[in-house]
Amino acid sequence: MRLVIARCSVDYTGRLTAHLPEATRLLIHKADGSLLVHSDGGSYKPLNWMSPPAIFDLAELTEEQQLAGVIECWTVTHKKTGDELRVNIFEWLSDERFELGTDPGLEKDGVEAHLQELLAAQIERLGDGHTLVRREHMTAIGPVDILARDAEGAAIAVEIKRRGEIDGVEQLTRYLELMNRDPLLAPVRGVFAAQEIKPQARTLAEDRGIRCVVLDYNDMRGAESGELTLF
Amino acid sequence: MRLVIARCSVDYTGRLTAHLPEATRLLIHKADGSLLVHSDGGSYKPLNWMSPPAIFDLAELTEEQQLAGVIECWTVTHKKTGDELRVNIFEWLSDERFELGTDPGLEKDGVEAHLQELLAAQIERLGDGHTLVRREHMTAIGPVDILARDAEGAAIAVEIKRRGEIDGVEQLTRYLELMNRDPLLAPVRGVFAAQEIKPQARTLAEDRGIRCVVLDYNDMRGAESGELTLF
DNA sequence: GTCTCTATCTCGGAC
DNA sequence: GTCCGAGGTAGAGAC
Repeated sequence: MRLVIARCSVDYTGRLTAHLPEATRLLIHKADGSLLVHSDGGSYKPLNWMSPPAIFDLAELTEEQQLAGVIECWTVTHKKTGDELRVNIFEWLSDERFELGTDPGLEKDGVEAHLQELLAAQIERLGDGHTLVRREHMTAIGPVDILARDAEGAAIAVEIKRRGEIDGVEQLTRYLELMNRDPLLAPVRGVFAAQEIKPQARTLAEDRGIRCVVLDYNDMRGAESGELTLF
Repeated sequence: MRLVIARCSVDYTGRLTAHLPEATRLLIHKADGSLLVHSDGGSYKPLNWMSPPAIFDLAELTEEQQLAGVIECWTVTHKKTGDELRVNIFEWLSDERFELGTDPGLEKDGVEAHLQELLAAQIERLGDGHTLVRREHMTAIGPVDILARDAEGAAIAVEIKRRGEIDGVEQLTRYLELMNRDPLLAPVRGVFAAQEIKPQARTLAEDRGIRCVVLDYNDMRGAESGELTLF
């Protein structure tokens, strides 16, 4: 990894064209050829960048560049798409290299998958007498998060989200449409379950006869550990 | 901006919990309090991070941490959500500070807006005799990209995307449903226009009687400059 | 402020 | 490989 602090301007041509005027920035050149251009603010997204795999090269300086005060010009080209990042360096403030080695990577824990797991184990949260048929029930257009049956044995398709928005209702609607064509399954009712359901999503869901269930993640986790201590 | 290269482990607790085992990494601490943890690979997304506004603090080392070899412990806490990033430092390799100043920011050019502009100017690409009514035609649930009329004067609602996926078809479907309730406009037909249309999106669109049109961006730009040189 | 949609999205998983 | 869905999405624009 090479870390450079320099006064520079940057131009990107690829899916779009973009330009960064001359200013002092951090340039991170990674081992895989990628380049990040960061300012001292904003969030984790760089001002501009080139994704790997990319090739780094020094360009010949044109007379025009030299007159403008450019002392070095980098081109970073994406190996597949040909997208190009061009960095004009006007002044060096720092230039260092470090060997970092490969990273063991991030270990994540608990998101939508965990909600699905918890709800499958506590399916009665959908209503008394409900039973789990299976998680990830496969249909022609993809897996339904949970297939269950109510106290009367009628099929229930459950779509689980962390945040319930319109997209999720549309997704469940497509599943329901398909599943209701299956005579072995029909009639299938829909349940939209999420930690939080946006009003617009709730309106759309209820308009389509889909029941909305708000899941309390902490409560469900508590119930889980409670179950564990009971047995 | 403070740049640190250090052997460290990182823990995040917030919307999810995540852990980075001990390894050598780049830590970027920005002026707004945000922190980025980068490895020497991957794309622009850090392994882990804290968004601004955040507060940086040094934590007291527990006996356990000291025994494990931790020589410094950072806590970076989000001011609003309370999300926390905790960095355990095991070894310093570099630690430097730089003054970068504020950045003039990125100037972008040409994406979906440009496609819309071009199609509005070349509306006959939808078919002979087509005429533009207006761009960004307002409906109760949002603006339709383009409203046009065909050779017979029937209304056409156009949804434009760079990449046509299922979401876009759903969006257009909602607009069509609404517009077709307007007796002054109905019947309204839909056109889904994109530089590239995914097979699943095409299938869904055609199933709903929505016509798909693939736009050739370069060709349209060429036509535009051609028009400019003609007059 | 809220909501909505885009993104040079990135990332992971399934097929 | 391609396609699809999730994201601590972030960021911009409209209302």
